Amino acid sequence: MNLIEQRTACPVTRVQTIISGKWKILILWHLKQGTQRFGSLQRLLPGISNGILTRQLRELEQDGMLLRKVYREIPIKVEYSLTDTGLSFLPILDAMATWSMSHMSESKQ
Amino acid sequence: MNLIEQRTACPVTRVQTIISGKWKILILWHLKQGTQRFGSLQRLLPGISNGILTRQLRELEQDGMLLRKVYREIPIKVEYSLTDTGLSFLPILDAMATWSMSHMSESKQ
DNA sequence: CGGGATCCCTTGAGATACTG
DNA sequence: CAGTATCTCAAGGGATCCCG
Repeated sequence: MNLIEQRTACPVTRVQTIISGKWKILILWHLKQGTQRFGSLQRLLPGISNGILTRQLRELEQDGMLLRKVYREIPIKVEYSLTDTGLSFLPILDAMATWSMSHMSESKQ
Repeated sequence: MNLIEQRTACPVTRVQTIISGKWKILILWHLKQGTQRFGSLQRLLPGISNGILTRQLRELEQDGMLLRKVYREIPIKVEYSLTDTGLSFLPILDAMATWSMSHMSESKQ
């Protein structure tokens, strides 16, 4: 039991692991509006390739943040939506956005 | 004006840029307790090398999250503390920790 | 349409040795 | 004590092609 937790000992580190990935936060942000299809997500993310988008979605799914629903039609349709866990993370995203806009004056260079 | 913002168009992306880095969130988390010296931070972070710690601290400083104060003594002493911007980010860290602990049941494998 | 597979290439982490 | 400089290495991003 204590061996399992050693990888993710610190709660805050666990979050960092989940959202680490160039597009993940942005993906969650866009799913805030509701269900999105693969193609629509790709259109919302400027310049992401399908391979990368697939990987980030899979990882978010494995971390329990979103749900993948496949419609076996021709052509195929796949919808992504937030799970309850993902939904409960939204306030944090909102807080991030609010915080960020209050500190736009800072610059990295 | 609009050209400047294009790099960090989305507020949430800006946050992602700032906290991207294996140790950054953890560093902020430990500075929550108050001022820390370089060595004490290194001791708080299990297995980080001095080179990495230096780089993450420098980036956080450039992003306006923390303050670096040098005491020109022998031997030298350097103290790190959160800026107002960094302090205002703490509630988000707390929210992350709380959220994380409410969803410990999810696993990545 | 929504991927999977593959390859390349950049980024960043980590180790080690050295310095004011 | 708190770095700097340099190197190596693994991970992750990105492009392209192909497929059910």
